[in-house]
Amino acid sequence: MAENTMNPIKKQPNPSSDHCLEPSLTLALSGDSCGGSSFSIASAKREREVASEESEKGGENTSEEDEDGVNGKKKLRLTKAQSGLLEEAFKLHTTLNPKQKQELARDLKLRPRQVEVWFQNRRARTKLKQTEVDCEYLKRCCKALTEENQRLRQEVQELKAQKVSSPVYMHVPAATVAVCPSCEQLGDTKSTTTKNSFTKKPYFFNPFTSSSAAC
DNA sequence: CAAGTCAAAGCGTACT
DNA sequence: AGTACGCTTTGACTTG
Repeated sequence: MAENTMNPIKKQPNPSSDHCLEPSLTLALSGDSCGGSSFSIASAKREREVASEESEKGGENTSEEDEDGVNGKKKLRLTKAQSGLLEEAFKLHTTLNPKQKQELARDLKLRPRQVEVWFQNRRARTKLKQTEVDCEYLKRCCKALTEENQRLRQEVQELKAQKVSSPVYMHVPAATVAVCPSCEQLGDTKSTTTKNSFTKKPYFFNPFTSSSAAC
């Protein structure tokens, strides 16, 4: 019963395969801090169970007064209940005033400092996750814009080719006529009377709605 | 307080 | 089944 004390999110077993789809919080270490754990799984599990039993019973997770006497160097995991309550509190407000901190700490049987640190970490990791999401979005934007750029260049090439082969005015569908962004008009420079018929609205390209929606 | 970092804890998997 | 290992999560600390 003590196994899932910490994971609200199901982890991906094979992180290498799905990097682009789901932004994950990867705070991997530089060194090999824990790699070849020298402790056996059995003892690790025992520790885990003891720890969670203690805290379920209401034993504090005050890291300093660890019963192992390891001077608080042993890391304590919060119980499901504690994390749940912290999450609830975080949903209500992502920062705490001193009074709220005290109350939460009391309710959770933690030290105020632990609550404070938990909120700091939670804010940081929420932000990191959001950054990853934004990054993915921008990547998709960039890709779509690159494709659109490519397409438009191709179109320009084709129009140029057409102009060379038949330099007379062509009857090109209006939607595909490229309007010069600087002068905002088409070819007919002699005509002064029809100039206003080409007044152009600003061109905005949204890669996720449709392609070129000019005018 | 945010950002960066460390390191313990936990999980999945390949290997014996 | 037991173990080693790689990787992620997360509590705690340091720095600016």
